[in-house]
Amino acid sequence: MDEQYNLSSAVNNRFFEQPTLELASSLLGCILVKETEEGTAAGIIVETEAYIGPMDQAAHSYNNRRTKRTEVMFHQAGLAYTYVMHTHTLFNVVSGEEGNPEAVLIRAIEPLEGLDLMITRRGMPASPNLTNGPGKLTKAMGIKMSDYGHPLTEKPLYLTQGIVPDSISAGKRIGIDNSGEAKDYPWRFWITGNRYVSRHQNADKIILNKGESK
DNA sequence: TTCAGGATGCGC
DNA sequence: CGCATCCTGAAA
Repeated sequence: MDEQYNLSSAVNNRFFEQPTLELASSLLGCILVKETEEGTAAGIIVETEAYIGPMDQAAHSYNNRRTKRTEVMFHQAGLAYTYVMHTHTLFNVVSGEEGNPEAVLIRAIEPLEGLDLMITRRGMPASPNLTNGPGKLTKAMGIKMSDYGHPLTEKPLYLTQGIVPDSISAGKRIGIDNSGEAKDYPWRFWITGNRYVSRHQNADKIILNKGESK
């Protein structure tokens, strides 16, 4: 089977061990890959949000709440944290040191490979609508609850090096209006101007790429 | 803009 | 049990 992506270019555990806010912006431009019997789907991460455990009222792990659902957030960085909200599966990358329940929500990707597969899974023609939201991209990629706890350095669900964004924007997170003052933290990151970003908002801050490679 | 869908966790 | 939720698609 000939594959465009493989583990030799996968990101390593060191990458995941960055502080959560840095990881959330570093993940922009990385390639998310899911291999299944139906084929391989891959896309560039273009939007993320950081959730920082104990002090973050918007996080499931607020106040160190440790349940069957949040358990994996307490484990090592680089594992998959999936959960179901209403009818949708959402996908997060566990971050932070072991014992610190932190994670980065992947909110949007730009399709790179397996577009036909994504179209079939989503039941709609090609458009940004395929993957421009956290519940949409998991359906397009075939990410499910069975991926809970999977190490993202290994098949069938993994991350590889991708592009370095020219510009990253930061702003308030989406959909957490009931989370006290945490709702205003600028912990949402997106590739400036990318058309797969889930929704438009003015950036609190724009970070221009300094030119280092990944 | 509003609203239901219907998994999951948590408080009563 | 009842209620809220890191969402989405359809209806109005």
